[in-house]
Amino acid sequence: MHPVATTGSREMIQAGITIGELGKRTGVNIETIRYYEKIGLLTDPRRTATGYREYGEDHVRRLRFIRRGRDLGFNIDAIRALLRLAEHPDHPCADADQLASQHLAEVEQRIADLVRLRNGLREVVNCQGHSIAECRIMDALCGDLDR
Amino acid sequence: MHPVATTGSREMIQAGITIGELGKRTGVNIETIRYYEKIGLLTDPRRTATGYREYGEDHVRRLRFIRRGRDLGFNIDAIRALLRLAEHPDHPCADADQLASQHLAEVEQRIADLVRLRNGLREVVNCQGHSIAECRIMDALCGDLDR
DNA sequence: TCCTGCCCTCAATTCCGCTTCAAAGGCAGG
DNA sequence: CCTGCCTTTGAAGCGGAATTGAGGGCAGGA
Repeated sequence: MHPVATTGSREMIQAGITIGELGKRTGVNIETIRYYEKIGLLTDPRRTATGYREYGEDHVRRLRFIRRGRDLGFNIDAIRALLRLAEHPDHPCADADQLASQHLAEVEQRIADLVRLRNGLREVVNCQGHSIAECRIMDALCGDLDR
Repeated sequence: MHPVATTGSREMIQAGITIGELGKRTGVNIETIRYYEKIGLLTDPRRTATGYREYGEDHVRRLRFIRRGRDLGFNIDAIRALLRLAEHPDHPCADADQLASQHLAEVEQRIADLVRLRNGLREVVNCQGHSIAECRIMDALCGDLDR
């Protein structure tokens, strides 16, 4: 046992972080943390003699990773995949790039579609007095096969 | 009633489209079509003598509209409202204008959110690193994930 | 006639990503 | 010791949008 931590070591034995503290540090709800543990997204932490979860800096990092991924719109499975990638730093990053690129493409497509819809709505809103026979909302939303 | 269709008229009486065909044409699951009917999103179609649903081109258009709306992330209620707008392209004033403005604001907000998301992802993709260890995606997600 | 592949209704169930609940026990300050 | 907030568990609930299952009926071709 190391009563005093070696600076920078991942083996540092430090005062365990409680779940509440972890939540505050990462901005993740306590219940969500327990949920992530249950679904195996977060590794099970050590426990104190009385059963309290004790987290370390590695958990803080992992949970921040998860949270950022969620913020970027990745679903749980995608985050699992990204975490697996992150666990193999020697592995080429093409896979990670592929995952993110695909997600980016989806987001860009969605933006393009929404911009079309927005334009249609703007025309409806800016009613200049004459009717819009070919409704742009329809154009934007019916979008035959073009995309 | 028009026994013979006028070209281009949406009043065309044509051989009814079956639900399966409608599903194929719109990319919407048969069960989902029946569900949309149940919740009043899709008007009830005529029926054959034996109770089969018979759809026309107007249903195809409406269902495509719904589908695109769902793809864009609108919930059922929003789509209901958009359908009402689309049904009165010649009457954009007063109530419709209010509804359209509201949707416009929502759509603009959604676009803004997605653009931020996109920018986040753009910073991350096309990583030139050779391994996960040097990968920008991972940098973005974990900062310093070492396990 | 039979077979295959549609179609019908209606209720129950799934999915995702949490969130809430209930009942119990722990810990620190005063 | 009391108070009050912390933590524990498993299970249930939620919202929205479907999807599935059971138990049939219909169409049309070989």
